[in-house]
Amino acid sequence: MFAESGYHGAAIAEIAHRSGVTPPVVYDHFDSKLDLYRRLLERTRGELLEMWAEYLDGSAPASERIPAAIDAWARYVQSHPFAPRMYFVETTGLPEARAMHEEIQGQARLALAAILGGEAAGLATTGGDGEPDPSLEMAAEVMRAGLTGLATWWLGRPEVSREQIVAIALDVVWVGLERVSAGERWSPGA
Amino acid sequence: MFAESGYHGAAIAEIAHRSGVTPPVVYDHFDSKLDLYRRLLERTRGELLEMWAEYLDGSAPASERIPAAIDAWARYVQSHPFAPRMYFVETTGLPEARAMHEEIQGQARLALAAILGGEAAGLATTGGDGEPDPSLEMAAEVMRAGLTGLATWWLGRPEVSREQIVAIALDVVWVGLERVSAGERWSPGA
DNA sequence: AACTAACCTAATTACTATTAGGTTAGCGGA
DNA sequence: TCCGCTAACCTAATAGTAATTAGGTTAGTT
Repeated sequence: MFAESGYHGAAIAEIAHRSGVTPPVVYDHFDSKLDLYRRLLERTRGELLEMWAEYLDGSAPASERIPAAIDAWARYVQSHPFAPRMYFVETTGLPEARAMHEEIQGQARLALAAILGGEAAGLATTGGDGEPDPSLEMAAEVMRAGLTGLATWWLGRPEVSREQIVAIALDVVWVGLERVSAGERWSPGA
Repeated sequence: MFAESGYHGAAIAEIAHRSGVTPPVVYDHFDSKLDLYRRLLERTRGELLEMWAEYLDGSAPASERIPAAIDAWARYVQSHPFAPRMYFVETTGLPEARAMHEEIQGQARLALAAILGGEAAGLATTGGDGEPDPSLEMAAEVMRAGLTGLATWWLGRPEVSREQIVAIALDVVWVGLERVSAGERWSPGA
């Protein structure tokens, strides 16, 4: 319901109704609407991290690990169609909810930047453990937002196969990698 | 304020206050909050269309027109920092507001798909005037969402120059073109 | 028999869009 | 000069919505 209608649009009364109970029961289980929202986000985050853990630091070469990770992501989206909207997109609820989303999006961006930086043979990384190179971060953000948009678009076109989605998504990642590898030309100070 | 706080988060009382008036004055000028919202969206749409008209159907080659259009887009974002959030992103307000955004995003996606299809020497287009090829549409959606994400990210990093943003954005467009036609790249430095 | 989990109906509270009704100031015409 | 007319503004309701809580019932469990 949060994915369908946004934070404000999802009313406790209707959440309770669709669960077959009344509002006070919701409050027997959650401190507040925001608490419910936070727990849903955290559950999703946990599932995604658990799912990706095996792909992201395995010993297989990137040419196998990355397609496997993308495919796992597409499977997750397929089996959790609310996730792209609620987990990846929403940024307009309460200030607290927005802060959670900005944190999540930032984590995703940094993870992608680390992957790009690591896979790109060490090019264009500055600090090592701190802030990534801005151009890496920009490339990562384009990837993140692009993949999120693709997943959201997919919701409205369920007839599109997962293979097609994965193919496009992989192109985004490959070209991103290629771009970073070739990319000193737009590094700051160059 | 809609960009800052979302549709629900922007209260008429505060909108009026920041304008130096009281709520009834807002209703002297707009039928409702939704009407105000719609007019803001339509103004932005008009400005963008007017701005792009000269680039999109000119006679210059794509290698000049597309960078010029992207640069114009970046200038618009720079001078209207609220635009990426309110115009391109928000999807969680009232159902009517969501419908407006979905329409706008759909128009942008179709426009990008048409550009990709047209510039890609006619490859992969099916109908001509109706629905584009799904793979074209997917590539367009990745571009649209990626550019939107990049613009939104830029809001938090105003120290990044427009040139850097344009360079990345151009590569994104190149990704789409590459994907569709494997055409020759015209990114800077090539 | 005490305890707890799960559930209910019926307030309560707070917020916020919207409107009612009225005041003031400028302005064109009789 | 005086008279409507209108634009822009105000204070003070109104009204609907929605989160949250008060207080209590029932059924199972130790």
